[in-house]
Amino acid sequence: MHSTIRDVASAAGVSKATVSRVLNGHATVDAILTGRVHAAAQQLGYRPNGLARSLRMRATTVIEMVIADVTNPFFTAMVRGVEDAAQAAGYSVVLANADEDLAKEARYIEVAAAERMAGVIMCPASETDTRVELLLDRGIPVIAVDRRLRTAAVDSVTVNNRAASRDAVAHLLAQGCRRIGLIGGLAGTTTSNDRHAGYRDALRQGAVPMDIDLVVDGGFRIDGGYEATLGLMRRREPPDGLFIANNLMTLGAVGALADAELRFPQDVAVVGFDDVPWADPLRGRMSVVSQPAYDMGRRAAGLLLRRIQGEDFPPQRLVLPATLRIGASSVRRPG
Amino acid sequence: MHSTIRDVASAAGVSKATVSRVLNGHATVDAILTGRVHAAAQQLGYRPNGLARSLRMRATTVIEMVIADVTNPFFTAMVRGVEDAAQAAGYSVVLANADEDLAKEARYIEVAAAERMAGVIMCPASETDTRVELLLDRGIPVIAVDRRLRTAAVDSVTVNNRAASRDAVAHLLAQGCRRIGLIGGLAGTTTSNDRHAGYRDALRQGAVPMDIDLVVDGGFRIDGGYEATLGLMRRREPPDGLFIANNLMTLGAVGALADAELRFPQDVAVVGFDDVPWADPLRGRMSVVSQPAYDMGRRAAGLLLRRIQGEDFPPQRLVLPATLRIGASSVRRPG
DNA sequence: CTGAAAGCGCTAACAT
DNA sequence: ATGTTAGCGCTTTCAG
Repeated sequence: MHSTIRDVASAAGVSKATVSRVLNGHATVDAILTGRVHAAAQQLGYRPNGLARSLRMRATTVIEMVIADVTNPFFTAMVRGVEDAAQAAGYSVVLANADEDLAKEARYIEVAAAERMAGVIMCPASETDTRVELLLDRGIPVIAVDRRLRTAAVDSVTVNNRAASRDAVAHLLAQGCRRIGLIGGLAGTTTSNDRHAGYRDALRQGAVPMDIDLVVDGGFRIDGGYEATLGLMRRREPPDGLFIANNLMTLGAVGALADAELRFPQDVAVVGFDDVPWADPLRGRMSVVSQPAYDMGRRAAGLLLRRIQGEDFPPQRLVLPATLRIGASSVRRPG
Repeated sequence: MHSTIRDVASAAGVSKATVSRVLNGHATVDAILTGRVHAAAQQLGYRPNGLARSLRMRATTVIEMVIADVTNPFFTAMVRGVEDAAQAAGYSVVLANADEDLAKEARYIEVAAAERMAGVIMCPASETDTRVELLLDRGIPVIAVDRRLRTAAVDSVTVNNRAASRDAVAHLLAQGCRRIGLIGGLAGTTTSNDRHAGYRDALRQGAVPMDIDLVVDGGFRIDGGYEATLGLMRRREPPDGLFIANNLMTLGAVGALADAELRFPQDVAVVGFDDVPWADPLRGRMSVVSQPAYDMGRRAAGLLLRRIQGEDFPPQRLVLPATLRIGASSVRRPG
C-alpha cells in the first residue's frame, strides 16, 4: 500500500540510514546518492510514517489547542494566532472542541497525552477541575489562554479582565445608571470570576450598593444571555444598565431586549465583554470591552514553543490589555 | 517520566504480553494476575503510548475533520454531529482549519497522512485541486461533506443545493422580482456551482432573461458579501431581489444594505442560503434555505466509520434535503 | 493461560 | 561518508 523507508532504501540502493539522513538533512551525504534517494522517494510517493518517527524521536510536531466553544468567534480568532505562530515554527495545530464540558475536555487531554503531542494550549473549562496533570506528568507543556488555571504552575495568557470590567461598569455609572445588572459567565472560570470582581469594584468605587438580585449567570452561551436578560428585565424593579460577561451572551441579550420590546440605551444601557461576533447587523452600536484575541493566541503559541524547545523559565503570566470601546448602546447623556 | 508497559509488567510481576492482554481485554487472563496488573497500572499512573500502539496495530483511533472556515457556525454545527457519532464509536476527532486555502488544506492533509489518522472528513476547498490522493493512496478513507470532490470516487454528504436554490429564486420571482442578483460563493466548489445552477434554473423556468451583470462572487466570506452587495446596489439599475449563496455573505449583505440605507424587503427582497448565524438580532426576519448541518456531520461520520471498519461498498452520494424557510426579508405581497 | 520473541517504521549511536 | 545495529513502546504469533 504505502512505501516505507526500507523500500526507498532498496530502490535507491542505499541503507535506510542514508535515506533518513538525506530526507532530514542531518548529515552531509554524497550528492549522487542524495539524488538517487530523492528520485526513489519521489517515484514511490514515499511519505515518512510520523508515528514511527515520533515514537523514535520521542517528540511530535503537532500541537493541540483545546477551545471552550468552537462556535465562539473569540476562540476561533485566537486559533488563527496560534496557527500562524506554530506553523512558522514548523508545527501544525489541531483543534479540539471541549464545549465547556469537563468530560469532553478530559477526553481531549487524554488524546493529547496518548498521541504524545508536542504541547497543548487550552482555555480550561474549570480553574480547578481541568485535568491538566495528565499532561504535565508526561512532560507535555501546557499554556492556559484566556482563562487561568489554579491547579498548576502553568504559563497563562489573559487580559486584565478585572480592571477592564471595572472600567466598563464605571462607564455605566457615569451614564447615570444606578441599578446595573451583571450577566455573568460560567462559574469556575477565572474570566467569570475576574469580570464579576471588576463589577463589584466599580460599584464600590461609585458608592453604589450592590443588589445581589441583579447578578445572574448566563453560562457564556447565547441562550443563557437571552434567558438571563429576560429574567432581569421582567423584575418589578428592572436594571437601568447591563454589563454582560461575554460576546455570545450579549447577542442573546440583544435578542431578549428586542423580544421584550425594550430599546437600548433608552430603556437600559448595555456594555458587553468582548467584541460581538457578526457585528454587522449591530455595526458600531455596541459598547464592548475589546480583546486582542489573535494576539493572545500568538503569544500563547510563542510561550508554548519555547517550552517545547526545552527552555526553562519561571511560569509566566502574560496579561494583555483589553480596552473599553464605547458605542451607542450605552451612551445616555452627551459628553 | 512516564511509565511504560514494561514498568507495569515488572511491578505486577508478569510479562508485557499479559499486561497488554489485561488492558485490552483480548484474551482471558487469570483473575489474580488481572488484579495485580490493574493495581500496578493504577499505581504507576500508566497510560499506553498511543504512538507505539498505533504503529504496531497499523491503525489510529483519531479522525481528522478539515473544515473550510472555523468561524462559520454552519461548519461548527457539522463538527458537533461528527463528534457525537465518532465518540459513540470510540473515536476522537480533531479539527483542522483550512481557511478556504488550498495550501493550508494540503498541509492538514499531510498531517493526517503522516499521523496515519483513521480517516478524514472534509469540506474540500476545491472540487478538483484538493489533494485527497495523498490520503487515498495510503488507504485512509475520506468523506466529503457539504461539498463534493470531482477527482475521486469518495463518498459525499451534501444537500440538494441546486433544487433548493431554484426554489429560493423562484420564490423571489413569485414576489414580483424581475432583476435578481446572485451573490455567489467560492469558484471551484460544488456548492457554489450548484447554487449558481439553481439560480439559472429558476430564471429559465420563470422566463426571465439572465443578466450576467447581476452575478457577483463574494467568496463565502462576510467582507465578500458586503462588497458584492454594495457593488450591486450601486448599479444604475440595481437588483430588486438578492439570492446570497451562504450565511456569512448574507450577514455582509445585511450590513451593506444598512450602510446604503436600503431596506429589505422594500428596496430589495433577500433570500440567503443557510441559516444566518447569531440570528437573534435578525430573529425571524431572514428568509433562508435551511440545512441540516448537524445531521450532515452525523451521516458523514457514519459513512466514514463503516469505511474505517473495512466495509466495502460503492461510493455513496448522500443528499439530504435543504428547505426554504420564508421570513420577512423576502415577502413583498401578501399570500 | 502465560511468557518469549519478533517486528511495526523510523533515527541515532557506533563502526567501518 | 555510509552501513549496521539497537531500540522507541506496543501487540501478537508461537511455544510451552
